[in-house]
Amino acid sequence: MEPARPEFVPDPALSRGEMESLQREIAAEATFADDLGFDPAALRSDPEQHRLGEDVGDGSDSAPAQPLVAGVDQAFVDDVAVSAVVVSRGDEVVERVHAAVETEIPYIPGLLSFREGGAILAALGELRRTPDLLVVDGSGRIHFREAGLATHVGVLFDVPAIGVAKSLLCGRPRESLDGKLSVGTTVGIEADDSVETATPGALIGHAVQTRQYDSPKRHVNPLYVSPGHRVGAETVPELVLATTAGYKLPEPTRLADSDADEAKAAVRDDRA
DNA sequence: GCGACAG
DNA sequence: ATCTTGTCGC
Repeated sequence: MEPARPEFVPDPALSRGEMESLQREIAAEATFADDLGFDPAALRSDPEQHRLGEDVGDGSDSAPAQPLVAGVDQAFVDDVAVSAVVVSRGDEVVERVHAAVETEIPYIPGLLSFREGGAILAALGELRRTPDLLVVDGSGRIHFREAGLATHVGVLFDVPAIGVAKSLLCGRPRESLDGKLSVGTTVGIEADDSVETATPGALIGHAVQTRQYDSPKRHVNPLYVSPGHRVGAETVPELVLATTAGYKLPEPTRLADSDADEAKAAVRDDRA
């Protein structure tokens, strides 16, 4: 897979101000509305769900083809970033690639793309199939300039993408997230003053409870999900819940996470 | 000046 | 993200 918009390749040599203006351009090119090439319901791996769906219209009773979903995640060994991408169709993994690239800049909140982008670009460049959806670790529209990692990667390759983060970068929950939320609960995240490119109050993402404990003592924190590209904020929660299978993180992310860890160990050995 | 801040 | 043993709870 090659970038559809080479001009948006994240260059870590840019000045901070140049990185920020590139992000504003990317946000302006991003589509924060549904333009997926598939029906979100087709993500459900359970075949029962398909038969309950509406008629495909071709006279057959077959389920719609399941979309190719790619999980993208990174691991680090000193200043080397290892990016892993795992592509699946339903429960079947159809392709896995990874790449290790030296990082050029430190972690700076809001500029993650410029630190991890090189490795991600290298890994996606090895992919021979084009995913229908990219599940990226980190934020998308929930970002100071609405151009988080998921947005940057999605627009760069012009592929639908969503961002899945374990903590909130910016924005404000519309309802309290304190206490114990049950699985399936979603709470809107709206833009606050820190989101400089959005109208305050605009919906930029959601907190989604993908897992919870039964006991009243301990509780699991929600995930913070947002549109990357070609997906509306209202649709992201169902995409995340549909790809989650009993764990807090979506399955695509868990697969990529585990591959990144393996590749990291190999990189560590090569350097030792 | 102070606080907040994905991975 | 990463460094890490034990430990609490299902």
